[in-house]
Amino acid sequence: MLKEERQRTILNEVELHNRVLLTDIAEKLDVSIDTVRRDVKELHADNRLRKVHGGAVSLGFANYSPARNNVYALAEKTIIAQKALSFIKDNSVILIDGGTTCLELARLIPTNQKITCFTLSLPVAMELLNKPNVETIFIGGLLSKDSQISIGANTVHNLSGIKVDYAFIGTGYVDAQFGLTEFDWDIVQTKKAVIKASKRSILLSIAEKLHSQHRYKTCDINEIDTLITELEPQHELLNAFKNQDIKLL
Amino acid sequence: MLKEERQRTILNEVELHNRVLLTDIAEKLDVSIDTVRRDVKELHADNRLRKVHGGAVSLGFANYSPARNNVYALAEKTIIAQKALSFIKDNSVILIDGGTTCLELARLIPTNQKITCFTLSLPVAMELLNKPNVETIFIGGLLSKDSQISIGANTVHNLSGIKVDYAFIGTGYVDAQFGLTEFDWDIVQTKKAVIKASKRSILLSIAEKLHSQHRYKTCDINEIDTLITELEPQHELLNAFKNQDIKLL
DNA sequence: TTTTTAATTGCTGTTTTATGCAATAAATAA
DNA sequence: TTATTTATTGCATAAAACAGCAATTAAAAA
Repeated sequence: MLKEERQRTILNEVELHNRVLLTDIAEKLDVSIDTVRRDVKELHADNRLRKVHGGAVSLGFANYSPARNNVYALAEKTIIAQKALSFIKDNSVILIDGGTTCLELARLIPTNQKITCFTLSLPVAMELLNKPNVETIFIGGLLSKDSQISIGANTVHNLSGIKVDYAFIGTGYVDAQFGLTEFDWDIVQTKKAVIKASKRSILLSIAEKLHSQHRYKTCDINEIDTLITELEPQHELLNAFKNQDIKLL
Repeated sequence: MLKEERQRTILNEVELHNRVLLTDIAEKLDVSIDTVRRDVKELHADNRLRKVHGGAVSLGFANYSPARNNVYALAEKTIIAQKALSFIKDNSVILIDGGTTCLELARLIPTNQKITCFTLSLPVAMELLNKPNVETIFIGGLLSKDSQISIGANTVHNLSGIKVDYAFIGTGYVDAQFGLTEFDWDIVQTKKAVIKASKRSILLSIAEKLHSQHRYKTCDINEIDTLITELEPQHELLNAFKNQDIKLL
């Protein structure tokens, strides 16, 4: 049997069942496990499948990594996400909210970082699946088409049984006096539950959003532990927050 | 024997069987292995076949384009998904499982279809967000990196409170006698819960998967209401299922 | 036609590749 | 933790590829 035939068979099995055991293949093709291992290694190198401990899995579905070429103020958001990373230690349990800034944070989590991460954002969850050492738990519920996060009573209920070390959240609007506000009632309910489900909440927000407000209130500023913007903490745009009970980073 | 003739024979063999061994050809044509090797080398240079260690394969054999939509057997899966659509009526409540076939079903749901759809698959959920008239509820839980679906105790628990009209499910392996089986224990637990959470379960599976089995059992064939493959229901490959308590489509 | 030239083929020895085996290391499960 | 799988590494063997050489055959020229 030619190597090509063997590899074709392996690929076929992988495509068909999404996952195969090296031992199964070896038996089926009647070759040594070493040979199968070497074949799988090659196919992996050629990006035709993904090698995992004990077997191989298909590359799977369209790599759903959301396109970020049209993210508004991406540079600022990357700075923010970078700062936020300093809070994340191995073995910590965190929650990541939806929104492009939070998505950027998820993207920047190092591949060797070993954490447990809750999220209610579909794009964030997709991103986290690429991190081999992140255990991801999705908070289910009704999905909002606009924001691509779980909302509604069920989501709130699911959050009620959780207490994470840090919740990294975004907000539609933030103001030193009026606190965090949103356009959408359902979103507010969800964010309230997120804040309640965490020991400390870290707010990620670009400076442009400071001093803005909307109709429904999520919480007061002092319920947030740390505010991270792309600015230096002593920047004058942050003056209104300096005499508040909130850390700046 | 002329060189021309010999090379024509080699090409014929390759076209016919997709592959040849140099030794076989040498014996068949009664020439030395070196001659065959040189012939194959030429044909390879002329792009008439692909030379590999020990033989040659047809150009179509190993031909894969990385740009190609890399869903295996997409055509078959589309046929299946199309058939499955006939079960979906306005105002019905359904559940869509993970896997590429189910993802295809989600993709094909008409934009004007008004339904409530549960899912535990991240890609399916992403797809459903594009459907303006589909209310999507994600069943949360620990996310499996391989299969991109929720698994684990929490998922099973979340499913326990649901009873949908139809669950469209996939499976790793299916056999008329052994029923639905999987490679992965966690997946089995989840699928069991899915089946229990539905009045009727519709199994979507390409014919290639029929008559295959693996280590952990999800359920017997008769627990499935309808089996949809890309084949006509009376196709002989489905014979083993015809005297079972299951509908074919 | 014969002679010359070029191409083809098979053979030899050498190098490379493929495969399996065994010992050790790493990862996972109990 | 310990026990069990799975990976990795180095090595041995066999098969295959390659290069050069010589014999043969086909083609071209005289």
